[in-house]
Amino acid sequence: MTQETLNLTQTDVRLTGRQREAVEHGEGPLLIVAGAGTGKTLVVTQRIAHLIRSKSAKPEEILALTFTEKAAAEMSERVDVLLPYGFSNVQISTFHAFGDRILREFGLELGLNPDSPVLSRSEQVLFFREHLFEFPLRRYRPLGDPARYIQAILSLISRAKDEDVSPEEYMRYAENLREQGAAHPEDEALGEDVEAQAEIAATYAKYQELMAKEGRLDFGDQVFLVLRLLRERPSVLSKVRSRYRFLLVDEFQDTNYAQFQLVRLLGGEEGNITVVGDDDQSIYKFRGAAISNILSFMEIYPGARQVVLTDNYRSTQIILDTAYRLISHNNPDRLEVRNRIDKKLGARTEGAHPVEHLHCDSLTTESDRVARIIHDLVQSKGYGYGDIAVLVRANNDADPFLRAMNLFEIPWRFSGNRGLYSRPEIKLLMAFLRVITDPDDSASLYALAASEVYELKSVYDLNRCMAEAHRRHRPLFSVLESPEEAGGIQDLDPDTRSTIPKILKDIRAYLELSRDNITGVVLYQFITRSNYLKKLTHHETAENGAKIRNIARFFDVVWSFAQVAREDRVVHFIRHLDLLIAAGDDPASAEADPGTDAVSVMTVHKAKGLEWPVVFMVSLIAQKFPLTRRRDAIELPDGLAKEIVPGGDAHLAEERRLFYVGMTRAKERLFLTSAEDYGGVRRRKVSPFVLEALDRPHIDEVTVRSGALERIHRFAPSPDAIEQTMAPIPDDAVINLSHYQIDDYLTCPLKYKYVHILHLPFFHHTIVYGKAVHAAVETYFKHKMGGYPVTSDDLFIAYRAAWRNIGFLSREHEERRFESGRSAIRRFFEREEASGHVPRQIEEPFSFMMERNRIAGRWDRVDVRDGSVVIVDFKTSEVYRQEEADKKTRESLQLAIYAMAYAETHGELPEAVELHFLESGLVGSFRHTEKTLGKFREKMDGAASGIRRREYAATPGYNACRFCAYVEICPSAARV
DNA sequence: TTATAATCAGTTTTT
DNA sequence: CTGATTATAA
Repeated sequence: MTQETLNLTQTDVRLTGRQREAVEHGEGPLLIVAGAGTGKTLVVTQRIAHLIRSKSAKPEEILALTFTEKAAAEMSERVDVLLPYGFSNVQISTFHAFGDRILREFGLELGLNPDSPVLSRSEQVLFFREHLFEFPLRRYRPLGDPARYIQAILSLISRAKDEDVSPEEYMRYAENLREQGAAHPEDEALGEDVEAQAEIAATYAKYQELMAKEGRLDFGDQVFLVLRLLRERPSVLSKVRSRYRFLLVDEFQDTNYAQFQLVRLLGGEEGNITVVGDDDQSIYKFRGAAISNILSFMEIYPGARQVVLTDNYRSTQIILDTAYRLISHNNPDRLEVRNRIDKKLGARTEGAHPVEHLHCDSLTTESDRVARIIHDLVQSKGYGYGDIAVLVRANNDADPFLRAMNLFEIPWRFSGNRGLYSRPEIKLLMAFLRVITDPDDSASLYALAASEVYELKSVYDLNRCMAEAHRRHRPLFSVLESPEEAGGIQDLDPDTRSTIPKILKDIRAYLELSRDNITGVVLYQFITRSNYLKKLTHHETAENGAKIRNIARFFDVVWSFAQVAREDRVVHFIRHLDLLIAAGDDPASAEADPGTDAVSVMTVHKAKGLEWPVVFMVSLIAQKFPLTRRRDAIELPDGLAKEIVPGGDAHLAEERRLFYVGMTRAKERLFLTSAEDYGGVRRRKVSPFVLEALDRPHIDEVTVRSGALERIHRFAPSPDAIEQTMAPIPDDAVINLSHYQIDDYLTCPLKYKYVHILHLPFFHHTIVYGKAVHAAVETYFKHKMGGYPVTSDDLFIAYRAAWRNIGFLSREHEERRFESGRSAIRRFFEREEASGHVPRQIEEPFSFMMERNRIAGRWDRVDVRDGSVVIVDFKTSEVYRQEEADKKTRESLQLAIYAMAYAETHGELPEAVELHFLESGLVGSFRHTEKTLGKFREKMDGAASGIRRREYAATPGYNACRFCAYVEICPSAARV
């Protein structure tokens, strides 16, 4: 190296020997193992600057790849500071942005449209849903819920692309499997798998075909298709390769298999590839991160130089030692063991606060104590709120801590990952767009008129108009047009009298505008002409800042619709938005201004790369951290995954790394907290990671208890639970109950109210289908019982007559469902004809008393077989396994009631109860005894007394809400 | 010691 | 509803 270049490499920061070695490394592959807090970003940016200053490379010959936009922007900024003006054309981008650029430049070589929009996950779901019946699907498209596996299939396709598995490769795998299956016909599980994999493989191929045909890309394509392009077009490869002399990859432990393949392809055999990472911080397995990339880098590039950074500039030695003790439990699948290096971090900062563990009696105590400590740290230890973070494992765990901080008036900032659509400013924009779509949508018009845009001084008159509209069954719009004459509303407030015409005038103007303007334009005109945007920008509060950023995010949604829409008009957008929301779309809402002094609350994943003087890791109990593993609904077969997963419990090891990431965020003080009681019946155990970190064999003594008063307050009833609108039904009054009522009440009392008290109409395709098939079955038995001849055509006629075109996903869905019903009926007919059984009773009504409850219903069919009574009910739900059929029969409240009714009216229990599943022909059977019925009686008693007390408090739950027809209107619906 | 019932929680995130 | 874990009855 000449004197001149040496001068050029001088930097204004002091680098350690190892850091300098990494920065000044010349040509050839380089692995920088950079532990937490060792100045990883510093080294990467200095290295880029060095390469340019030493004239090893021109700026445009350097390509630096990161995983996130945020990381790319940060790196870019820091490089800019190091280099003089005019040197900032270093390419620093995310893998996806880089891939996107290559595809737009050379995509035509693969027949890709360079303008292809990239679909978000929810847009993918919509795309798939639109083409649902074009895919060669069977088991993964059950007609009772055809959209059920869409998410799972898309996840699988995304995983396949991460692993660089093409549709062709998947097809070959499925064919091989089929041959194996043919060789072992006795292996039933294999046989199942053969069918499933063939279906998936063909669907993957079809998906790629349809996406290409319609000119759509997904995120996986931005790497996967680039790989294909570079492999199939050597001319493109050499062109792209010659552009970049030096490649740098940040957070290398989080790259997936395909991304590493891309880097290898670009870098060539002994390329100038610098990768920076820390195997102990690999926490993104679920999105394809292949820890084997970093673990085997030295094997792939045997000549590579390895630099290990262990000087830690962040944390105290106590914190580092505690974290090291934890992560050592991941041996031997760590670089430290594999590459025989020393990764033990050494602190460069002073400090002696021990790592504290607080084990509380309950979650309330835990969150309360955390808030109390934060309060003290700020009041008397000189910390600011912004110096403190509370880290959780899952977003849901944050809630109690936010509440506790509210009680102590501690400002906080929660970085969740959803919630945009429930923000008031976004609801307002949606209400506006809905009014444009349908001016008679009174609820939306009300929301718009009452919103902060129109600044109505009082909603008194507006509410009167709304009530009037309700009374007369007229839309609010028409009442507002002439409230005094037609509406009969007197004494309007002058303010209202002048504002309402303005609102209506605006709506008419925007309606006109929406005729030939795209959604974005209409929406933009609304927020500017109404001065809403100006109002938000003029009062510079943190809240208004967040609102503006949220509105900007909503415009992103509008914009991506413009990309994919055949015609972008407000009416179409609203429909699209509704479908997106139904597909689970809900982008993150903007965080409060990062500059404000507030405690940061976020998941450990989000905290990666950040640091605070004080860190709390909370709710550290077994089953929460480590979280129990949940498998993908459809997994990529091991035979196709290319990542070599290290032995041992890979899931546990990843959770341990996550815990390690959390601990190493702390600079001065680290608190680990847990509790025994999280609301369930069981006592919870302290997370094994806490024991590993603190090197304790067990922790069972609770160190923090709450005061008596707090414990009492915990049992205060929630305001919802005690709200009652009507007097309870007296105990001695008789009420009628059907099994539907009891079932619905047990599912959710509010659902019961909607169905049986308010009689809200409800349509679902499974109901249509069930009723139509039942009609056919009934026709058959009526004929048989009456001794009349009956043909399958008679059944079809009854079936068709009972069919309604309601609630199907598409015309195709309806047609297929109709056909599947016909064949189920045909099979039913053949089975029954062959059996020769004639039932003793059909549709026989019954009733009996349980206390003062009259339970009534009718038996579908009662058989007498060899002198024994069997009660039968027919089901159209899709059940294909005998054990499942038996389980459903055993657990059916309906059949339990039938058995009780039989015992009450005939003095003895039936020999058996049966469920006949018409789709598969399976029959589930169960014999009830007094004991088995006892449990059902308890449940029925509970439901009956709730119904008597008129308690309709909702019991939202994962499944109760998922299959409830009223989720849209239900105020208590759980997020699904 | 092993089968069955009861209980609980339903991710994590980016492109 | 489902899968996993833990408590219990046999």
